[in-house]
Amino acid sequence: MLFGRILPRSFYARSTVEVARGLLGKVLVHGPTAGIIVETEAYLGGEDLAAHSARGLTQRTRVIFGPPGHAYVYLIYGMYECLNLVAERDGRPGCVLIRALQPVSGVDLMRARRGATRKLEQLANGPGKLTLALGITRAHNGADVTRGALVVRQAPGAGEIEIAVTQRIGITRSPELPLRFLMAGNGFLSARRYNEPSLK
DNA sequence: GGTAGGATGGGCT
DNA sequence: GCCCATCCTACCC
Repeated sequence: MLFGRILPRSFYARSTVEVARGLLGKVLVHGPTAGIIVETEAYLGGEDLAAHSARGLTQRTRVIFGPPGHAYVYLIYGMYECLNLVAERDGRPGCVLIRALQPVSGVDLMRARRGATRKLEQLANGPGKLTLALGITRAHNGADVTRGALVVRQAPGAGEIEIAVTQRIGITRSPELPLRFLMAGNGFLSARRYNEPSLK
């Protein structure tokens, strides 16, 4: 399955919120595995204290300040890896955390990577789960997602999507910001408890 | 249905 | 030394 065209760099060279909303319904592809992006979170520059970039440019956050359309992958809690896609123009911080996927290709491989037998809904319904399922690691940090093995593609029959907005999950700083975006009613979301649409 | 606790290591004060 | 943008299991309704 090839899906649609690869999203060009101009897609990412916009405000982080625009990119976070725009990624919903697109297809994240890594080799033979792929899933529809159903949940994202925006991490901004400036007043967003939850963003890794809020502490400034360091070795770790270098990619977030770089050109758009690249992957920022980091280790969380010593065990899991999270995938972000860099937004904003070169020199400005901003990235989008991919939080959940609806598996559409390479499901058997995804199951094998995830270990125990699991329902399709639980294969990639969390930021640490989807990197495991798709085989994405810190080795992809800085990778260009407009070419190569890890890319985001347009979905073939993409129509209008109903987007719900909530607060972000698992953060302690700037928790009030409405920066989590999800496909309303989708069955592959993380943290089901928080999925009541509060805004749009 | 729900939640409490632990695993585990890198980044930054 | 403390803090995490998490996940799973065990255990309790």
